[in-house]
Amino acid sequence: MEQRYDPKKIEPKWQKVWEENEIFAAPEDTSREKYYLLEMFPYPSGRIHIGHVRNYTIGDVVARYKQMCGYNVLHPMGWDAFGMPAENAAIDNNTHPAKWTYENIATMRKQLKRLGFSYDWNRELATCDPDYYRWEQWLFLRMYERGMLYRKESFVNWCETCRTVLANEQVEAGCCWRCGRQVKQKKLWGWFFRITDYAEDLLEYCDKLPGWPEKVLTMQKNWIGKSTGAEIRFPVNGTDETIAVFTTRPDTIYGATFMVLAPEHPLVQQLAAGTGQESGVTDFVARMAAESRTDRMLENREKEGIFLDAWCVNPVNNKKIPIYTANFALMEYGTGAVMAVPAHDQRDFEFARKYGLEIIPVIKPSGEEAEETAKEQAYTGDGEMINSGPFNGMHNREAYEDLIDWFEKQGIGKREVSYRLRDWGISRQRYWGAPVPVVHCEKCGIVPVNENDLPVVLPEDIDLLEGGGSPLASHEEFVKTKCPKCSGPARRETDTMDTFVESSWYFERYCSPHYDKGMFDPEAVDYWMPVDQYIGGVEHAVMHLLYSRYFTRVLKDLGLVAFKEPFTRLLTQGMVCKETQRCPEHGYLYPEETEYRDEKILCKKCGCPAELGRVEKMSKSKKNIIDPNLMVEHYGADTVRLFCLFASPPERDLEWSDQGVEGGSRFLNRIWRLAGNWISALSETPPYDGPPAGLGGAARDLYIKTHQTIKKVTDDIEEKFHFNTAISAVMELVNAMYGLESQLNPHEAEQRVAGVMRHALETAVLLLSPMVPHITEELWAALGNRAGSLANEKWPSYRKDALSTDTRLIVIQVNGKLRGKFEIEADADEETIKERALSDENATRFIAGKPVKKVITVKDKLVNIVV
RNA sequence: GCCUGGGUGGCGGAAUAGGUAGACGCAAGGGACUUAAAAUCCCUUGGGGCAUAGUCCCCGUACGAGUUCGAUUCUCGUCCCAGGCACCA
Repeated sequence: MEQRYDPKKIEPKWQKVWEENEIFAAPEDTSREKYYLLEMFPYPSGRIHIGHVRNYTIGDVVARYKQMCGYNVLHPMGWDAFGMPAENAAIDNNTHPAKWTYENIATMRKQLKRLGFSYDWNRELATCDPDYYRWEQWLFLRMYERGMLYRKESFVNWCETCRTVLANEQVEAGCCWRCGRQVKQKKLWGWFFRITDYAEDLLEYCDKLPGWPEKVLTMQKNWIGKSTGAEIRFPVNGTDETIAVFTTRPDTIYGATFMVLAPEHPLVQQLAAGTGQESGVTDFVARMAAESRTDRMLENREKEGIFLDAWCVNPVNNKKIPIYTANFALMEYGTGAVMAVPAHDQRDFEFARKYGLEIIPVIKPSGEEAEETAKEQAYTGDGEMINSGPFNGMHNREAYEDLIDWFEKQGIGKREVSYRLRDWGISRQRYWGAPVPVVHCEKCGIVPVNENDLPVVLPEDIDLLEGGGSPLASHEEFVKTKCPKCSGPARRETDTMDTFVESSWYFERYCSPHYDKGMFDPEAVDYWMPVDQYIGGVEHAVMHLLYSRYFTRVLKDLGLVAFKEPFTRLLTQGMVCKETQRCPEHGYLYPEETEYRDEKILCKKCGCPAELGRVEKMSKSKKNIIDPNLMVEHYGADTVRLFCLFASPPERDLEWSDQGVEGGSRFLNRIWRLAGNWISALSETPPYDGPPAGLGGAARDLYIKTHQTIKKVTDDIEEKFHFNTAISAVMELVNAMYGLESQLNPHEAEQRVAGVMRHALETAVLLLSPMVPHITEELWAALGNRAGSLANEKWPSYRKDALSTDTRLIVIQVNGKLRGKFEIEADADEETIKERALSDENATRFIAGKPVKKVITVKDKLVNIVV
């Protein structure tokens, strides 16, 4: 064994051993229990960043741990390889998206290997590979046949920078999730997946995923946004038309004093036609259409509308009420029409005030006069029904049910549920994505491509357009085709699919990545799926995770898989953060742009003292990034991994600290030296693993500490993935070994003691091996253990009889305050312990002759004397 | 505004079926080794108090109440921070 710990030497060595011996290959061995561990695959942006390192280190520890526990572990890695950055980079650097992507993949693969992750590289996949996306196109065709998707023209979210459409989930606070540009509304034809058909099921199962963080489930529930209520039809005066509204408050219907239609509602123009309001309405609608959706949804947006010069009838009291169109009604939600009850809805209230419309309270809070209700603002609470004909005097909750029953009997309405979730628009007007496999025929219309003609391959000989936009439309060879139905001339669809489509089923593809008869081998999927543990960033809480749950349901309904939920357990890891440095003149500074002098951090450019900013998520714009590759270069992969695990528990944010990394490195060196001191003395010694009864003194203490550590580390990993406390425990064990060493020279240790030491050392190595796999392999081998890999060793187990010492530390309290402590034999009876506590010198001072009211004893822990 | 988390030393973080608050690490200080430095090893380290310097006392887990023999942990109220949603009828 080398004197010095040199990760540069040992890390590549063991990486080679793992690769050559296929230590992490995952065969479909159905006789063994499987464990599918998955981390969210990366977009091949060019370099691995620290967030990846953290994510994949957490996953790697679990994968290696489960493998040591005897599971057949599937731990794959691949590339979410379609997407716009490739196109933009290709334009900037005058290269091809494919070339750029594959080069990035090569770089990043190398970086991942350098970190020693336990992937089964035979299963690597890239979603831009035609062998991958052909099955996505195949699925598209199956969904098309079943009516699970459709094409429509609608207002869609458009990002001018990316020059493409975005799904609702991809709009964050009115801006593009990728580039941050404000999203506009644009009328466009596009393809949609009917995810709303699954809204109820997706929602229901949120309560059946105990392995998911509550936070993520809540976000999904909110996103789906279920509301229950009623749909009610209002006849329009003087026509045969009716206006259907959705309301969550049918109990307030007697207070409906006007009707509001969304500007895009088909009846708006129709009803205003030929009235004095026609031109005003047309102008209003045009103005609303020109406004972006985000402008329209701005906070506290002034409510605005216009009367259509048309009336409808409130079916409960036959009252004539005016019809308006207004900016706060949304065509996409419910029916696009609102029955306005200004007394009990704040928006309606504001609108009514502005336009001088009638406000009739129909629910009165108890203890308030009817005249007082809804005077200053809408009253949205419960109470007694008033002004509501036969329902007067009832509680509104009761009337709610009775009213809907009455609507149903009269045939004017029914119970109805509405969701916030919209269908998933998957059309993208970009090049670097999977082509939608249909053609447009002049005679036959939309015709799906024949299954045998798949894949519809993305042509590589294209000229990318400056500023984006799809070059496919002008690629004659691609576009010009024959109709699969009539063989007449036809044009290919040039939309490509949202890249979230690829990531909605890649975990199933991993089960049989080279299968060429379908999306996946049913047997392989049957064995491996669902994913037992999924790990990734919380930023995908609604997008990727919701789409994947939806896709799995589609696959199930097509008879391709037998389960609904793809991920049994989910861990969302926190962000990696670092403090920022800022110069008043030069803005944010990289660490290398500052120098440390006279206990101050100074800007190198101007010499001004830099302000230490707050700790924020690492990003280029804040200049608080660190490059994991430089860190690995300097300290080795094991140190970087150790720090990522030790600095905080996985679900919390991690604050990067250069000194903390240094500390990690110091700990690894400490073990290395300890092993070095003992290795020759232990060469002939087998580890002691008998009962603790045969041991005494320091050896006995160390032996018990060892078993306690095994239990602690196992529980920490098993229950919560709290690697930080697991590492702490091993550090304590290492400190204990140093403690023993300070008492005796390794070469003079008697056989029994040396055996205990060997056991402790080997245990520390085994327990750390999933976290820092290289140094532990090297130490394991140096200790003379059999060849192979630690990954195939058994995870250590603890002896119950070696978990506790023979004495207990008992705490003495008087009136709940700590007044003393003493050690006593573990088998001492309660009376003895009580007596000992009551006679304690310090405790007696506080009892001070007062009568003892009560003595509470907690076994093995404390005695509390109440006076 | 609504919904989730979360507020513990100089710092990252431990400890909650209620039972010694501050494990482990970082930083800081002291000592050993060295001609010297680095590295290493050992010790101290929440704040305050003391004519008894201790197995001592008081205070302390955002703030204020409450339950309890005993609360960082449970209940109620308040403040602050982070994330998500937000004219969804």
